[in-house]
Amino acid sequence: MKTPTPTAALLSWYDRHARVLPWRTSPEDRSLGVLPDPYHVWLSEVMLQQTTVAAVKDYYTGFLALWPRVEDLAAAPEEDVMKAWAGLGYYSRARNLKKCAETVAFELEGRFPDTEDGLKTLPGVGPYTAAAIASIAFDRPAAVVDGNVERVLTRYFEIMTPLPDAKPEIKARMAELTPVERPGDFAQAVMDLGATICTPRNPACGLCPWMDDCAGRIAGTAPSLPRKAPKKAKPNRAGAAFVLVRAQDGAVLLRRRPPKGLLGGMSEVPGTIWSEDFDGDGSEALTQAPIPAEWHKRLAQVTHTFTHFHLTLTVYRATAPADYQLPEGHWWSPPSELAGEALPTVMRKVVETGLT
DNA sequence: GAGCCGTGGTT
DNA sequence: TAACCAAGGCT
Repeated sequence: MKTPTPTAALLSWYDRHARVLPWRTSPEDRSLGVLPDPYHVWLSEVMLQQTTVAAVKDYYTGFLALWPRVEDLAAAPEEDVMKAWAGLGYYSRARNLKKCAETVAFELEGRFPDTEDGLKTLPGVGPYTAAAIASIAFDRPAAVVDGNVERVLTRYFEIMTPLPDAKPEIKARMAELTPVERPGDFAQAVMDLGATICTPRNPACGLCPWMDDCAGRIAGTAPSLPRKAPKKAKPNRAGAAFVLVRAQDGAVLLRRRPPKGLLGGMSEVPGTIWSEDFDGDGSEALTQAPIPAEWHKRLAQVTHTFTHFHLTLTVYRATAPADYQLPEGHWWSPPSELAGEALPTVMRKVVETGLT
């Protein structure tokens, strides 16, 4: 019996071990010619950018329940999209998701481009996502390279060049391995292998369909790959947040953040700047409160870590005076609506602390 | 090219 | 517990 190619061996493994995921068409169904809806593939791939499968699942089903077709998403108010995305992080993805849906629905007659180049022109669709959609939704032999593929291939070929310099070589290797038949299954197979066997630490090499030929396993370097440039330390920033409560119904004062940048377009309670040299716990913070009132400092501070800094917020609470004038761009969110607001996680912590 | 951009789970 | 990490894209 002839030794199967690495590609064939992995596809055979995938036929037996493919993960069952809400947005995935099983290898059995794909073998019968059933391809997934490009809208579903696109939605899942955008949500999965730098985000775990476990975190994505409920958001994915929730979005499809709210907006079953790309035309529905295109017609939705952006505010509703931000509310539905709240908690998932990287909020520019949600803004680009809406833009992309509009492009597809209003300029492309509801059909996603079926080539990498065409897909890459869409907002929020970069090299990875374009290749993933082309491969998974249209079975085009695109070289799909994500973090899993980088890890699996640097180990299999023992690529010692650190990332991101190794990316061109990884892309070339993936292109060589990707078959004309079943390219979508192959891309998902490498990613499943990386997620379940060839994990960052303690890879289960004994269970790997590529163990016989893996240069990293043979050399013993696999667990240390891929090599990466060291990351910079995160600085600490501090600030204060003000939870203003309306007496009659316990509603909380909210406002919208600027449309771009950190937490762009999301909602928040009023607060100070977040800075490395700011004492959110000191009396200076109160000078930036939305109104001069009897602000009560909460004992527990809120800590939160963003991509590039640690944040510590001191939370103050006050009851709004009866004649309080609602500032421009602010609104009252009663308890029944608070859960549905476009509040990022850090702000949910703040509100929780403020109301406790 | 390198910095910006969230969150939650794992080690 | 602090660090690391996840189906990256944009500027």
